[in-house]
Amino acid sequence: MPELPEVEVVRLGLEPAIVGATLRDVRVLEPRSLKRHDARRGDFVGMLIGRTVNSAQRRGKFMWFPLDGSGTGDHVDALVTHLGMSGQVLLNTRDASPERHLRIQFVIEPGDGEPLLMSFVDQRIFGSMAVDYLVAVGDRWVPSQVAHIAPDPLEPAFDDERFVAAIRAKHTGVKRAILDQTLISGVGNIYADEALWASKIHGERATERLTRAQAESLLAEIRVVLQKALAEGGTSFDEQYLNVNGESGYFAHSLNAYGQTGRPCPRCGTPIVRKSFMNRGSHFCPRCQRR
DNA sequence: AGACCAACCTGCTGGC
DNA sequence: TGCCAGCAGGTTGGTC
Repeated sequence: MPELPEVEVVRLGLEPAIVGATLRDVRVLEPRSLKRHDARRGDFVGMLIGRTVNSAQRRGKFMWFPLDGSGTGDHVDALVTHLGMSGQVLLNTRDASPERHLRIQFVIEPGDGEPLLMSFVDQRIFGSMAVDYLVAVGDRWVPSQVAHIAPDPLEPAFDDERFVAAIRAKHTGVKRAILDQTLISGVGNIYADEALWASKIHGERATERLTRAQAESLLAEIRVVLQKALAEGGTSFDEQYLNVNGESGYFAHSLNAYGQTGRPCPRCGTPIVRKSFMNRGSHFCPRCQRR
């Protein structure tokens, strides 16, 4: 579910509560939600109890919380979170009843104020949490399991020139390319369809046939749609995406292509088409977006 | 090396 | 009413 804007909404919501807070209790109700955790480095719960959170970071769809105190050896450890398709992180007071798909729950004690419950809720268990160590990549420290992905287009480290050259050097379809997190991170199925619509590019267009101007335009539209969605609190279709307070985002009202099958293209009126491709739905205007 | 797809999960909807 | 196919916002590991 959650793409960059949704993850950023969650990160922004967690930041004031969790930075400076100490993890006082951790309960793992669903061990499969730890699939990203490398148990050879230590027990997930044991590595977290008593640790204090230093900051709230994100790259693409990964979010992590560096911890103070010595990590394993010379490493700085972080609590890493990926929401997968249906993950949420919710903040509640301690008297709240457990959520339907509660997988991991923390009691966090802020520097000042009452302890809170931080709940990792995930229907499909594609998301997960882990304790991982930070490694230096370019100008940032990121968890080792995040080192392979590219910067996202909203961070300063993103290199526009490198992106334009790299996508044009690939031999694949444009939509595939922008969903490739090692080329550009943070874009998922919704915002891929929206950015392609905005830049009038068919998702199956060959990347090697993209002109430099088209690649630049596509990148610009990716940034626009991600920023606009972020400003509107992300995209919610149902209860599967909520912010830390359990509230929906509003960007679903602004979608031009994704999920708009049969509705008129806002630009030319031609009905939006849905086509199954790479095992997921792709939505586009057959008139504005030619192969 | 790079491209591609199956697998990992649960739950809801729509057609018969 | 019941059953089943199809679909859902993502990443990974393996094969070619």
